[in-house]
Amino acid sequence: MTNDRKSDDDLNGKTTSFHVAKRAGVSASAVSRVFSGASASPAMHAKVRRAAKDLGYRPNPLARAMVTGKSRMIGLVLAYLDNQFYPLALERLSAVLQERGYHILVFLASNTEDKIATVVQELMDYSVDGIITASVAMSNDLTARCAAHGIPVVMFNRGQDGPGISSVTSTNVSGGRRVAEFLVAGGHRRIAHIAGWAGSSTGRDRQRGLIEGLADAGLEVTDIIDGMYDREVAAAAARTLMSGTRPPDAIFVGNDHMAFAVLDTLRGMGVSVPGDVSVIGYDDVPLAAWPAYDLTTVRQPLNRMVEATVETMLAQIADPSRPSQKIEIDGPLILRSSARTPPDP
Amino acid sequence: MTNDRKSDDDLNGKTTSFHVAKRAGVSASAVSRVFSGASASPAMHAKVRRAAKDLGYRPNPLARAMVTGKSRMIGLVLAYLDNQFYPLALERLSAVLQERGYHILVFLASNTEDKIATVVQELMDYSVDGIITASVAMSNDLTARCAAHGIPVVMFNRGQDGPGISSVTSTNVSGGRRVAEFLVAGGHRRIAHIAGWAGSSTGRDRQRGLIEGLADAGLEVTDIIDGMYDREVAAAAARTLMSGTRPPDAIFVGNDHMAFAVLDTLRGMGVSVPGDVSVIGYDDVPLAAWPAYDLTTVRQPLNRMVEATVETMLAQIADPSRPSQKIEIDGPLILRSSARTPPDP
DNA sequence: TTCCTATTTGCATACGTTTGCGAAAACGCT
DNA sequence: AGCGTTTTCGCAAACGTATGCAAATAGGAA
Repeated sequence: MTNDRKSDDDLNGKTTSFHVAKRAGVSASAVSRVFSGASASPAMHAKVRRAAKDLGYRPNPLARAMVTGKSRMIGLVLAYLDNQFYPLALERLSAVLQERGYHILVFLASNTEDKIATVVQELMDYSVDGIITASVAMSNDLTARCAAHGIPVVMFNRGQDGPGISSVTSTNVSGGRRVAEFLVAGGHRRIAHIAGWAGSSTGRDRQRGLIEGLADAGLEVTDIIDGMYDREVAAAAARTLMSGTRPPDAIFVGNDHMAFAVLDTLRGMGVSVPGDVSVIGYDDVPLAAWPAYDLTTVRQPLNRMVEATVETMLAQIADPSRPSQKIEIDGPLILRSSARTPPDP
Repeated sequence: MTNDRKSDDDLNGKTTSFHVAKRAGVSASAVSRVFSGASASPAMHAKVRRAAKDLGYRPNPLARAMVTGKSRMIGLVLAYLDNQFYPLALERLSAVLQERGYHILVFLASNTEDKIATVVQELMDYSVDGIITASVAMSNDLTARCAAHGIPVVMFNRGQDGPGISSVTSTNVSGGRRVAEFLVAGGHRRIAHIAGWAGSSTGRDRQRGLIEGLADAGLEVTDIIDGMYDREVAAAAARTLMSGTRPPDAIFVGNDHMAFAVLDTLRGMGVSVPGDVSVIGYDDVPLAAWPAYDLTTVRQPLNRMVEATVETMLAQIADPSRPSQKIEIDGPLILRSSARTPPDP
């Protein structure tokens, strides 16, 4: 046995397929074939794997990417991470992609058109096999460019009107409806909305659902303020709402992250929740379940959303001619103590 | 002008240096030199840049990496993201590295030795230029392997005893001391500690600082329980502490993430904070400043830590012979309402 | 002008794989 | 044993860039 010695000639740690080829007494193509899963005789397999193990050989993914055009990297672009929902999404995405043999090239980009364009361009430079965007909008020009390069894009937690781009969201409009019905059933009559950013499909859909749901009950939203998915903006909105002449008896907030700010603000003003006003959020991030907030909220089924995202991504990579699809996943309303509950029927 | 037409011959979007070379009437080496910053005449620069712009050419980083050995990618391995500190760190790291022209390949890996080894190996396969680990420990064998491949490693928010590996942390032991002094000055006498995971240098250092600081005042920690950086474990620890025969009048918690759980638990038990017991955390994540918690805590200066991390990383990439360094950055104690404040002198 | 030096540029090769093609070998069948 | 068919495997050419080397050109001093 000589394989306890580090190797015969591995200067500076780089072992190529040629080294293992020479050692196994075969050609470099042979070792390529056994490592890329192409056909090779059992004997060949044995020889090559043996030599490779002895030398500590691992194929170079970059070189592989050069010739195959597939890098096994997925570009992930995120707008922000202060909303707990996104770190968790990243965590899940990473886990799922990793077990499928993909790696993540991550970019944070503020949600402006040119920033996004720059970032996407850089991702294409690295010839990623696909791009997942979380909560960022893409211009049609940009999606077209990706399509031209044959790079599939799927948007996570954001929809897009144009065709040719896949998206995975929760059922935001029916979620909004559900909130409306729940609040109405709870006896609320003056229902206000601190909306998610109007530039986001998610925000618009939730708002639409709320409006439609209230309309079905013959009600109208008393106030709508765009909270921009921002803590400070949402807090200011809450103050504005509560200092009006006829404050609301319920506030539906566009996501949990803003809802926490609203709760903090209301408590600071001495208004009782849910005594004076009920508060409902959207997402059901872990923080919503912590006793300090105990927020009633619509759950976005993160795991299933992530799995759907990865599934469509990989399907589209495998078959580029596959049409894009918009997937919506349903999530329940989670009852906690921040909103008055309807009496049992 | 013909450059409004997409190009003469760019089938499927891939434009190589040959294409722009041909159009500019020069050699491919020339366009390489222009784009890699090597010397070239002004005339050459003009011709090449013009042709490149017309064709929408961008150099292929993977091909470039193949020959130069530098991929301009940094591997980032994280243990978890539920502690708000790490998403923020990721956000800053991404921003700083991006503006230096680096891209990050991110891995989430539970903090077990073999997981980490796998992940690091995969990073080396992609020939990243360096690896940043946040809150994960690396075996000496592993760091040795990185060194053998000439890949610098810097640990973020975690130290390592062995030589040859850089780390950036805050001044954890003096942070622990500061907490001790503050609590003692505030008249606390029975001080307990829910420690960070004993397997982490950060946790051990903070604990040591606390113990030393109390010793200087002639006191001893009444209880030490390892909170494992976990919410549930910390909550259980808090319950245990408070249901003893002589409960503490102050608890120093190993990080904010656990401190929130402790606060939730104490409130649930009806104990008054800071009336009955003071609580102090570590990190000063944004959540600590939210009214729902308003936690007194030691700030870890995230921005400066990130900058130091990137600085050492890039320095080590530029000069591989550079010795590793352990950097500690000081952070203040942030006074809020979760701990009794000493009377003004 | 002439000679020497400094700069510019093209040619060829290298980086570590994959893959089409053809030769050789193995196999199945009569 | 002989023939046709399949499988195995090596050779060589890609993939898109960087770079040492040599040829060509430009620039300067006498």
